[in-house]
Amino acid sequence: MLLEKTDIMSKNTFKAITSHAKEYGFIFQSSEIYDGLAAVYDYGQNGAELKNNIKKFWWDSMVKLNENIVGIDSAIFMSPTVWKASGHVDAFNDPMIDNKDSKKRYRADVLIEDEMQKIQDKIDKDVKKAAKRFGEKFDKETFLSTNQRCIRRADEKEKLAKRFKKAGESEDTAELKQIIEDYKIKCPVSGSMNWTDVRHFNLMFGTEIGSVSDTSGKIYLRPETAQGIFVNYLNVQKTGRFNLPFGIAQIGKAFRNEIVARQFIFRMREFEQMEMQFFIRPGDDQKWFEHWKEARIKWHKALGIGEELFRLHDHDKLAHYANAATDIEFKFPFGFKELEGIHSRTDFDLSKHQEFSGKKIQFFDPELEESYVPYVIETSIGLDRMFLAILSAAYTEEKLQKENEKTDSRVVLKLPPALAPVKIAVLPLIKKDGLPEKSKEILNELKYKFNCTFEEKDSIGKRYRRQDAIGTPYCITVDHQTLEDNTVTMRERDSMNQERIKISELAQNVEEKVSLTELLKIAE
RNA sequence: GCGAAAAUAGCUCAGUUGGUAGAGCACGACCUUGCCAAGGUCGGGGUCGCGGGUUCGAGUCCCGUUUUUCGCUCCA
Repeated sequence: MLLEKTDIMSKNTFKAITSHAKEYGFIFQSSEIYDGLAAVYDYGQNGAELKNNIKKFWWDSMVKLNENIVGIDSAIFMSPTVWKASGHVDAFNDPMIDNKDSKKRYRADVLIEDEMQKIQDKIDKDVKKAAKRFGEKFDKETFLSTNQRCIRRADEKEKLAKRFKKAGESEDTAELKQIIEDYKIKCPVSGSMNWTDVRHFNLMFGTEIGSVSDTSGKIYLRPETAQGIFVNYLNVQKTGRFNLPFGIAQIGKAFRNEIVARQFIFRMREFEQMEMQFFIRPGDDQKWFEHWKEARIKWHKALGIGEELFRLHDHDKLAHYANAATDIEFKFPFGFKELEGIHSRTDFDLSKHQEFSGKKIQFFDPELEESYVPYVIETSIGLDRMFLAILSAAYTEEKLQKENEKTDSRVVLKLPPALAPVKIAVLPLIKKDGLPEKSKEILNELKYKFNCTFEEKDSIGKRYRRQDAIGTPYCITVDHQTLEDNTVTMRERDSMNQERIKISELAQNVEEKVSLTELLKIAE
């Protein structure tokens, strides 16, 4: 019997969570028997269930509850031009260089740009000095075209800019390195010129489609799912006959060749996103940005895993496509980190696709009686991160005190019941006297409505603990009394309380507590 | 990618100056018990991450490599 319950969340270490995830069939490392593949993970029997439940919760709250949001499922392979239009080919392909002494890594192009700025600063300094000296008689243009030192410097800068531009266009990494050496660019930290070679880190995975020998067949695995939505904007809007505002939702895999991918499933090379792009009238962006910010926070809080675990982080530095951006951050065991991003993307994406494809991507607004490229508010959540967030919040080590004064402990996943991989465990109290048979009978009724499990091995207490470890909200125990009056005991995971109820009332009783419907109502 | 540390059974770990691979838990069978884990008997499971080298002999020493963790770095 439980007399005392001590929550020891402080022991909630990352390590304990990751090993628990493996031990109980939630997450396995990819290709583990072959030494694994870095930063790639598989979802196990319980992980797949939990992940599917999270997806359903998200999908239903987007697509099912909003008349003007529909879901699609676009391909991972897309035309290579998509990534030129979106800016990924440029932005995802940085030339990097390391200083061997300070161990710092820099973008080679940034170092060179800084050097050009330094030269400009020197010129500006001379101009300022001269202006002070000559007073009102000073003419900047004349000074720049006559002062020998300034002419030399301007010349040098121009030469550097030309070389840099050429090297950048041809992606000539050797030339970039040569520029850094020629201009004696030093590491700002170590002050040394002990540089590695310049290397490109393309964050997009490439592969070939069609004939391998044909170089034009080079394509990329999508680095985000959003573009699949943008390129289908016209298709969906026209076939669905949507008026603005309306949204398109999608759940799918994306791939990024991260240089450093770590922290378990937080940053993976292959990951899954749940994105919704909401198309709106230009000028309404602030209003809808606020709307989705609030809606998304409400969704997270509906899970009841602790409001203090979430916080907002507004971006100061905006990505190339956005005019406003907020992260919903979650307090992971390793600190507050981004879980979901809400971005006001303006008409950047659709305009770019209009430009690159040559197809008119516009909406005729019957109210305004004019055509325009819609603005977009994006909500983008990392499914794997959401999974990790829920797992981290649920993982609890409890210290219990038994009647005989002995202390005891249990590990319990306090998952939101609607998301739990298994809803009901049906357990015969003992493995004889027809109790297993009776249990199977009950199981065969319940299995059409709930994901159930059956266990007859080991003592009943041990089986309860095993179910706690995977977060099963209810354990149904069949005992001798069941055979007489068709009642069972129903044990609740968190409180460990038991009550006796009729088998006939079982389904309805559990349904209320584990159904997604209730969660959706809170989130709406 | 750089630096540091680690890798031995499903899990947690022990393994002496280099000398025949161990424990607890878990797992399987049987017996026993029966509402909050760890009763008894028997049993299965490891080329000590992988590849080289030194040695008569390597889990142990050396080199390389893979994976993980931490720090840096990067991050739409």
